[in-house]
Amino acid sequence: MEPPRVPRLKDVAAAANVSVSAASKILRGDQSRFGEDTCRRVAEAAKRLGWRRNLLVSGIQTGRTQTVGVMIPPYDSFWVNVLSGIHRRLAEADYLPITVWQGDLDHMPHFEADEQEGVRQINRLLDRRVDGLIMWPSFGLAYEDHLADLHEKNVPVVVIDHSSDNPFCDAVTTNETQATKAVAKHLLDLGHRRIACISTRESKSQTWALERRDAFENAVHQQPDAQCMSWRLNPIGSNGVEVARELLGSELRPSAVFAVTDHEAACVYEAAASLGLSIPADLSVVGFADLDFAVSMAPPLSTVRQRPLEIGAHAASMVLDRLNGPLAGEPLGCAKIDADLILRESTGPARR
Amino acid sequence: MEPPRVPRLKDVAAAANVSVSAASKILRGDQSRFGEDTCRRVAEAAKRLGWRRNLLVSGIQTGRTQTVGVMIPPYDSFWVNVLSGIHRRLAEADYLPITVWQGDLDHMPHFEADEQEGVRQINRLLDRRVDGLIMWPSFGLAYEDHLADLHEKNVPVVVIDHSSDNPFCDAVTTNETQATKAVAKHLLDLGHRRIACISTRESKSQTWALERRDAFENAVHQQPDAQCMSWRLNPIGSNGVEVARELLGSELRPSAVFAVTDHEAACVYEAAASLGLSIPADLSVVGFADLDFAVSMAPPLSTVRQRPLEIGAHAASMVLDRLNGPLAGEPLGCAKIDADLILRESTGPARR
DNA sequence: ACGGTCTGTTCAAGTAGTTTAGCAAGGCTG
DNA sequence: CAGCCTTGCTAAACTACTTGAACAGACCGT
Repeated sequence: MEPPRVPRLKDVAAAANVSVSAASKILRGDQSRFGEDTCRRVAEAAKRLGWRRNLLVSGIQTGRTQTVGVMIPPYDSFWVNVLSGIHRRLAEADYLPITVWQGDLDHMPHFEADEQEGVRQINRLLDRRVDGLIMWPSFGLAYEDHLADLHEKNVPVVVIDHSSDNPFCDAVTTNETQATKAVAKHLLDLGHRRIACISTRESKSQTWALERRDAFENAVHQQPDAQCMSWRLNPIGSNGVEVARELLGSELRPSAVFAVTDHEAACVYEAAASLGLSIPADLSVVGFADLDFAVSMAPPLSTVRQRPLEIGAHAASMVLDRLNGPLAGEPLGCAKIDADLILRESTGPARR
Repeated sequence: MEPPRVPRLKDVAAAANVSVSAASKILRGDQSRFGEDTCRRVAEAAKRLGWRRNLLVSGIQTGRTQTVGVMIPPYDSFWVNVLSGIHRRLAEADYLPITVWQGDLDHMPHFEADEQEGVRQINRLLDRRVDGLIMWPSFGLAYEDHLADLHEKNVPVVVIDHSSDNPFCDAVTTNETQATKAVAKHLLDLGHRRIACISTRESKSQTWALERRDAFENAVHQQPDAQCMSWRLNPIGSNGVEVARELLGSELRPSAVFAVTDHEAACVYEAAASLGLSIPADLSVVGFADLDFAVSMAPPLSTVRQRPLEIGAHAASMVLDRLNGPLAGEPLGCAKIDADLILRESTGPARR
């Protein structure tokens, strides 16, 4: 019925009474070769008609869409904040993230189980010619071979929270070493010498658990007269409380426990309660993650808070830098973002 | 250095030894004019080279990018789940949402304050030629005039959780009437006859508050011998506890309170505690929203849980339907999604 | 031998814009 | 007054792909 609703460049050119190519150049900012009056006329016509450059066209011409694919599920507030960081940083550069999600706040997706769906997701992004990709660890693992593909197609990929030795993508993770060192220092400063670390099952998608335990053990051993015992959750079943009870009931009961996650810390709380141990008088506990429930535990849990906004922002910066300039030819790397030890009421001086 | 990393259609055509236009037609599924063998050859070549149609090109040709702009901040778990619903529904139709965020889990953005930034956001989406738009209420309010623009450009817009009388967009909201009716029925069934409703300040960006209170009053008045008193928070300051204490200390103290939001319910809890009233023995309380803290209140709060996933999915369906088919010429509308009353321990039978 | 069908080709134009090369008019210099 | 440069602009080719028209060779039946 009506003529095209969205104004085209040629409409602007016609309105300003110049050729299309002149209008194109002027609107790109190449004013040098044109008269002042012409430039004004074109700019005004564009504004009056509400013309906007079609980025799809720029996309097919330059091969850049100013767009980054993001594959991160909104699993918990940590990841939501990572997304916020990504959005913020990309917006500054006038880029836009395109997110694919699966699952929701209650259900973590398992792409290992449904590889087809994951490939479909990646392709939805690639079909729109995203300039780069940011992924969460599970993807990074499940699609290692696809990553090689992307690398070859010159699409930079950044994986968050999973340092891999895979040579096809950059990574950004929490600085586990710095964070656990801070935990160890805090406990040692309080006088604790018999310290335990309770870890998860350390499956291969939880490289951070291993890393945390390792770094923590090392940090404790810096102190000559301190000892560190490590326990892991059962490989099958989730009976964290059982493991914690075993730990606390052992001959040489530790006076402090570092839990690799707040979840495990909660198990320690429960085990301590069932054994009549009071926190922090008999036992100091430190968690990791500062999950929602950490503040409202009794007593409030001292824990490590990561910096999801910063992590997201850094991941975004990495793909932008690979894309234009700074990191162009550089070897792939892994950025470590510091975390903060939040002291609450679950730690106290060691009894002597 | 090397030839283009991403395979072009002409590469596929060359590999299969056919013309570009033949390859194009065959890969679009127009097999009628071609031999079985040729079709197989082309399909195989495309697969081998990893060719994928460039959606940017389809976008400029058809005017459809299979993409929907979403302007919703990750303010709390409700909105995150709305986003999940949108993602899910769009993915089914092979569409992708492009989200613009501002603020994060802790900081709600105020676009009323910074209109420039909001316009920039909309333009970032429009420049990428999104087929439709889904917005949260604040946007809908702040940019009413821009909505007219979009309407004229034939870009369908759906606003969530804000029923407006503005004639340029569809809306989907929680069915406040059904939900509050359920609350009223529950309280009346328990024998309560003197019931209060405590609302927010009912600013103009909180149309839902007004709607809830209205619908609730109506529902209570269905019962001839029941009375309903309504209180609102102070227009300035946020002293909800004060208001609640006034309410509970009044001559004719209600035996049940419906709070328009869990936040107000929390105020009622605090006021009740300070007056020595026990819940639910002396006072029944029902909230609205089922915010994170509702379960862990003492006693656990009975509240209304909305269906964010369904709301998101429905919003997505609406833009898809406007785009292709079902809703094409239809008048704009407002879909109401039912909510569920979650009974916990904050309500009990009325004393007689 | 002739028309018809099947299978494929090439050509051209379209999408919305960018970019390179080049042309014409005018002023300035030698 | 020719030669040259600058200014101001345009034509045409390019991006990746779609679509329609026209056409050509092989094979079929009559």
